[in-house]
Amino acid sequence: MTKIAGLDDQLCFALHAASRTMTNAYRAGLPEIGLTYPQFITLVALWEQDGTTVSELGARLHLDSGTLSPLLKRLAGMGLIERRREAADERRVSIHLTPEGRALESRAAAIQRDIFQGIDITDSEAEALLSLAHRFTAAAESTTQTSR
Amino acid sequence: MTKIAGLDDQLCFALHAASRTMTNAYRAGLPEIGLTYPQFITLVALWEQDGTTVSELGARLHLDSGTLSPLLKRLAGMGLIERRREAADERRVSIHLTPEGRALESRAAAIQRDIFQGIDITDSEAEALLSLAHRFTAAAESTTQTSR
DNA sequence: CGCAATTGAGTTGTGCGCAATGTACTTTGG
DNA sequence: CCAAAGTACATTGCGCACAACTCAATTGCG
Repeated sequence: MTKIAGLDDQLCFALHAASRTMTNAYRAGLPEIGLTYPQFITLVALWEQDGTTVSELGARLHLDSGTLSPLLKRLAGMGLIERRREAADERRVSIHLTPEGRALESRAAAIQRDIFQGIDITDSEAEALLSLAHRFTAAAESTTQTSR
Repeated sequence: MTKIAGLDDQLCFALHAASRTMTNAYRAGLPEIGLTYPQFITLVALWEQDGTTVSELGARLHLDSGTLSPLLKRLAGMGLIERRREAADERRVSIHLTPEGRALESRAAAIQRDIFQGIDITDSEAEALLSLAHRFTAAAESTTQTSR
């Protein structure tokens, strides 16, 4: 057989579509606080752990400097974070939340709650999806001989 | 509570990461046939049903003309598809596979098989993930009052 | 010590994704 | 029959994602 399965049977397509639909759902609330989805998720990482370097942040978000540098520049421009060149190793830049950036967490949490309340999915379904998505990511990443 | 859950607990982040990791996995094989992942998935839709209009294709892929127009232009430039202005309604453009585009299906199928063989995930896990991803997409889409 | 290799961040170029807008064509209502 | 409304596609602008590259700082090895 040399045929390819139809669109709906493609796992890759389903993941792609789910991800974009989700980004779309966030687009309903995040603009209120002036954020895009990737900016939001970057702040989530910082709310969890502040003061990390760009590359450390990139490792957690699975993003490289080519994506993060301009994104962080925009967040700094909004006054939500600060970029500090480190004294010990001047190649490194550490990222620090400003008071404004820290203050955004509660508003973002409220927006996120609203978004998920609107989605008709059970807790157990969400949990299963979360753990399977992690499984898939881990499995797919281990095959790709990541060079970074 | 005004805090936001950690990165690993974010369903949204897990979906985002899974989708990008998967795109990355395809990046290992698709360049052989000169395609990006969205171009590949567009061809999958055409292999499934040829001769549709741009908007019909967009509905199936959940993409709008702003994304599809340049993408289709690139595919046409590679000689894989043809764009025909319809006689009956000249606003419409129908998309048709060329023999070269049709011939690509078997090669693409082989590449896809290789990619999935490298991913250590069971059939039942893949099926569960597929169906949950569909569930999520449907649930999240129904809340967003989509105007298109 | 001195210089080559490595590392951390940034820049550039290409393509995707989407909102907003533009343009040509078709349908509808008077 | 013609003007207004609606439709199908294209274009523009912005941000994300990633590869490839540059540059400066640091590390390591002779």
